[in-house]
This record gives sequence, structure tokens and C-alpha cells, in this order.
Amino acid sequence: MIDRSSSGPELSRLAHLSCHDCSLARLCLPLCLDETDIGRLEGIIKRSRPLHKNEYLIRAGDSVQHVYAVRSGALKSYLLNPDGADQITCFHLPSELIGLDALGEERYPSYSVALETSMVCAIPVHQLEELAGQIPGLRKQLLHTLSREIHEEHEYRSHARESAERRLAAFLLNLSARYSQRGLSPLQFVLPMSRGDIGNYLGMTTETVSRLFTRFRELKLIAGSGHEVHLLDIQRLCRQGDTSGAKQF
Amino acid sequence: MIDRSSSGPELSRLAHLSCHDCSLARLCLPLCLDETDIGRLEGIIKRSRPLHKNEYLIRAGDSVQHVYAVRSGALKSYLLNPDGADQITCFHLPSELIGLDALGEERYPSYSVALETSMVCAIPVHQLEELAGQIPGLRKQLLHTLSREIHEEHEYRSHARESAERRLAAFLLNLSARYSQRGLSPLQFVLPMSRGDIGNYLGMTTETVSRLFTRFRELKLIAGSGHEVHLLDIQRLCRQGDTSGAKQF
DNA sequence: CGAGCGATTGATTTCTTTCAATATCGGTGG
DNA sequence: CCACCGATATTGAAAGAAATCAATCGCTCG
Repeated sequence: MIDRSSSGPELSRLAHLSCHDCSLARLCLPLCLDETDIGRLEGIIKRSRPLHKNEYLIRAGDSVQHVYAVRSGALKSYLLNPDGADQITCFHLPSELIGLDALGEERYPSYSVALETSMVCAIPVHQLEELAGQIPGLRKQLLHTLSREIHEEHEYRSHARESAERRLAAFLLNLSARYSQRGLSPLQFVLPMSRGDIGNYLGMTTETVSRLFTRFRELKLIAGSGHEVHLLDIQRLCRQGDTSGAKQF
Repeated sequence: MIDRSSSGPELSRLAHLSCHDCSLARLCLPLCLDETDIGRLEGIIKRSRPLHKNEYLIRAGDSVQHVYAVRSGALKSYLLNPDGADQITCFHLPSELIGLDALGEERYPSYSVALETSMVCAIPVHQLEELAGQIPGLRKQLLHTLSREIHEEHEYRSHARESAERRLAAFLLNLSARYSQRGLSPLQFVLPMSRGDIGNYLGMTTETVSRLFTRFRELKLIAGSGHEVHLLDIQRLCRQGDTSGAKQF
């Protein structure tokens, strides 16, 4: 059903590609770099043509050439288990890096595919490593980004044991915060992924996700239909599933 | 109950501390470095006095000074949630690094505590970053280690949805492989952590862990009492929980 | 306009947790 | 050396949350 075999995006180094002008610079690798160093980073970055929905950026097993920074749109990454089951590991929003699980590897361990029309910047890993040797700020930032990713995965573990209700609430709040960082509304956004994707990511079934959306709507925690979400009561959403929450008061 | 307030281990740079002679070098940071570069790495490494069981190496909130490499023994790291619940994020065996979730941070996010008498090497993060700028092989290795950690956390996600039975089986097999890498028996080892720790780490209750150990023993998958484990049938343990497994045949 | 996938809703089953009661281990002090 | 204590581990019975199985709905795209 799923075509994982189509070839990757063509890459071109475009003259007008500039981290200087990019609104995401403060969230992305250039963070903390001075003008000169940003210039050096720009020098190795390539931009691909837009990926359309369901188009693959990376296929597991591909030889590792680049890490990617999302410029616009949204992607998901997933692992394909030996038994054939997918496990979504990340949703990537603009400024976030893709391929951090492949540094030092020969081949990418996971797939990355566009959830909607998306643009990415491609950064050759060898040149990035080289540049990280020369620019302390870039080195620091790269290590920090990797470290943060590890920490976030650890935090995911903390959630994993909690109820499906709490996990979904936390997921929505996490998305809200990330959209907010990117200058979008924290209260109103469109989910780029399906119910099935959310369930897969959070470790629950599509049916459970669907029921929880319904419940959250009934409780007036959220509004919106389909992929549209309005967060109506962030405070209560934070506490969702608490025994001290809706049940007692 | 838990004392998280005692001060950290004293550090000393010991003349006889040598990565050259360390049997763990091929698993640890020195991997792939030549003699000269190993010497440079050694130059910044300090060794602490032994930590005794339940002694803290790191407390969340401490200012980040070092990452640590386990030299002997075993430690666990855990996050303390806002609601007061611990979540164990890692068990650390010899050669493994502690504090990778703190790079680029002011303060450690997690606690690390010895599960048994342990020795660690302390590596000042600033000097490590500096050295990673100068030694491409070290930079590569550091990035690779971080990247692998991310990948392993992603793989954990794949397991998270599986049955408790499978998760515990996978956990035992993972430990087995890690002991084997370190020159110990893959079939017979002593768990350094409690049932409670295992349950916490895997996202299940102590009772469930205990029941599963009993079941595995009944199925002749493992033997041994208490913290002792003998793996009797690795093949079957790999498939544990499969519908194509014990139930049908 | 029909086909098909994604989403929703319902009924039932199953696995794991929770609550509760021992049992056992390791260490301490008499 | 042995008895006792707390912590850890085991075992059982009951309850609960989410999965599974199943049916329907609705939207999007040829």
C-alpha cells in the first residue's frame, strides 16, 4: 500500500537561500552564531524542491548524506519493525531537524515522509561535522539539540505510563507550545497528522484517539472538527486525568 | 525516604588512570582514536572515589560540570516529575556515558544514583567540547553516541505498545547483549536493579514484573532466583508474546 | 457519483493495575 | 548466633482502562 521506493528530492544550492532572512533562525541551528558563521553555515546548506504530501524525504536504509531542517510544512518519522509494524517516532515542525538518529551511521534507521506540502533545507553531514569542528557555537548548538532530543524522549517515557487521556492532552499542549514558538496561535491550529498517526505516536489505537477527541469536546476542553483544533481550557487540559480533576469538582 | 541531598563524589586526577589500559576503551569514547588523541582525552578525565550503593552521582538541578563514563558497577538515571513520581530513564553499565541529556544545559535534568558499588570517570563538559573541536574522531564518536541514544529511545517507543511480557523479555535480552559486549556471560548474570526499578523503567507495576518472572520460570525460559538470571531459551524469549509462539505449539 | 480511506461509535474481551495479604531477604542489634 | 525489623518480592482476587471486533458514517478524489 505504502510506496517507500520513490527517489528522494532533487537538491539545489539556491542563491537566495539565506538563514539571515529565515524567520526560524532563532529556533534552528544558526542560534547564537554571528553573521560570519551564519554565512559559513549557509554555504553548505541546500534547499530541495517542495515535497508534496506523502512524499518521502528519507527511506530507512538510504545512505546517510544529509540532515534536514524543516523550512515549512510538517513531516513524520517512523521506524519499521521487523514484524512489519510502523512506529512513528517524531513529528517535525518548521526549524526542527530530521535525521539526528543517523549521525555516525552508514544508513538511515528511519523513514521520513511529508504530512503536507513541505520545504526542507538539506545539510551535508560531513560538512556539518567539519564546520562543527571549526565553529564552537555551532558545535555547542548541535550537541545541545541532540541532548535535548534525548531529554525529550526521556520525558515521553514519563508520560507513557499515564492514561491515554493525559497523553493525548499532553500531546495537544506540546503541539500548541511548538506552534506558539513559531509565531502561530497556541489556541487554534490544524493537525497535520491523522488520528491514526496520533494514536501510533502515543501508543494507543485510532479508536481510542477518536473517543478521546469526542470526550474532550464534550468536556468543552477543545472545539473544532476534523483536523481543526481550538484549545478552550488549557489549565484544565494540563490536569486532564488527574483524580483531583473533573471527577471531584 | 530518599536522600537526594548528599554532596557529590570527590574528584581526583590520578596518574594511573589510563584509557589505554582500560578494557572498555573499545566501547567508550576513545573508540577509533589514535594513541596521541587518547592521551589528550585522558588528560582531561578525572576519576572519582568509588560510589557506594544508593549514593548519588548527579542530582537534578546541580550545575552541569561533567559527563561521566561508568568504569565499573551500575547506575540508574531518573527524572522526577512535577507530581513527585520518579521515572527511570536509563540503566548505565560500564563504558556507558551519563549526563548526555545535559549537554548545553545549565543544570542536570535528571538524577543518577549507584545501584551497586561503582566507579566512574568524570569528563569536564567544557573541555570535552573543546577537545571535540580539535579531534575529528572524538567529535564523530560523541555525535554518534548521542545519535545512538536517540535511536535507542525511538526503539523503546516501538516496544512500549507491546505486551508487558514482550517488554520484559526484550529488556532481559538487551541486558544480556550488553553484558556480552563487556565480556561477561550473555546467559547468566545478576540484575543490579530491583523488580520495582525494572517495572518503573518498562512502564509496568512491580507486581506485573514479579508475575512475569514467575511465568518465565514456569515456561522454562529463565531460571535463577532473586536477582540472579539464567537465560535458558533465547530464541523463545525473542518471540515471547507472539501469537505464533507458545500458545499455538 | 461511486469507491475507498479515515473517523466515529458501540459491544465485548483482555490485559494490566489496584488493593490486599503473605513471604522472603538482608541487615542490625541483643 | 539468632531474633527481629523494614524493605523487597510474591501471590491472589477484583476492578478498570484500553484493545479488539464490528458496523456505520462522511469526506475526498478519481
